[in-house]
Amino acid sequence: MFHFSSRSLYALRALYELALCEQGPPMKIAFIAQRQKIPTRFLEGILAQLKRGGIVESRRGVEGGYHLARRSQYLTIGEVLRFLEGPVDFTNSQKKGKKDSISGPTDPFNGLWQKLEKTVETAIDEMTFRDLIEFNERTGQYIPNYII
Amino acid sequence: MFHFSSRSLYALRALYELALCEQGPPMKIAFIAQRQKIPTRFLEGILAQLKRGGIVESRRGVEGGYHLARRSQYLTIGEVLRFLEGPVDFTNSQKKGKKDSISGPTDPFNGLWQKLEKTVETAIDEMTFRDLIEFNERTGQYIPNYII
DNA sequence: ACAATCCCGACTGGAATGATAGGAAAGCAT
DNA sequence: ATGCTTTCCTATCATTCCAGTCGGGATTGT
Repeated sequence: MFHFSSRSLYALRALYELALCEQGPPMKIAFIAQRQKIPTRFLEGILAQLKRGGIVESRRGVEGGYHLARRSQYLTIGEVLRFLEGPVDFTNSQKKGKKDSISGPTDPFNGLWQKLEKTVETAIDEMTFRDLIEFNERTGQYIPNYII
Repeated sequence: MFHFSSRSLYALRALYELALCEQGPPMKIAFIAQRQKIPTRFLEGILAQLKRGGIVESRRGVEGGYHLARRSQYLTIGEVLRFLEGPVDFTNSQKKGKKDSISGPTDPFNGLWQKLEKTVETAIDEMTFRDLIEFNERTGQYIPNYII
């Protein structure tokens, strides 16, 4: 229940990688893909999408690559997830057709869904990539191991 | 993001309907389907599944129908959702193949996922169908309109 | 010119989803 | 027993989504 798509999970990890080296030169797709074990061509498409969403920027050519469009303390997990997966919504409203969803205003579960939505949104919106890096540095759960 | 399947939403609403009349005679599929605007044959399958999960019981024949297997104050939303949609899990572990999921123990997002999982689980596990009925009676958001 | 790198759109195989259909089995009345 | 009602089981189907691949085009620095 509640699974994210691989696409979103890959995107978050790629952005984390970019955040780790945000003051360095642009980072190449192939490099990110190798470090995070993401299929290269798949990651290409994901990063292109993130670029269209204004989350990353890129340069082409021999010294090209990707970098964050903003600094990591201003980029939240929630913003990325919302961009990739649409708004938080536990009911079944379809993405395209704005027709009536299964649950309407008289749905007895509306209160519960709204409470859940708010809880989750708060959690993912107050967590920035910088927070994540700091947290993992402190707990040592994730070792960057960068030799540059 | 986080949509439930129609199946689960239908199931919850059907159970809500059963809970509203839990002291009455068994309720027929066709009746529930009509009240909650659920395709009848689809609801058949859903209720059969809920029966196999020990959530409802049934009787066949002319006075047959469904009723809750337990009283509504002992049936939580969480139990139903977990039965239909599997355990709460924000990472991408596949249901069948227990192979390695995309995120491992060194995933920098593990802490966030675990926090979210716990929050959501708590919310859906402490809400029973009786709670729902009482809440909706108080706020008047949902009018049963039963004429029996 | 050339090589590195990002960029774009099409495509595919598999799985999940949202149903629908035929008929079997069970319960009850007569 | 017969027949009616209702649940129960299995199969099928169309559509959509998902993960991943592919070929080739556009940019950039040297």
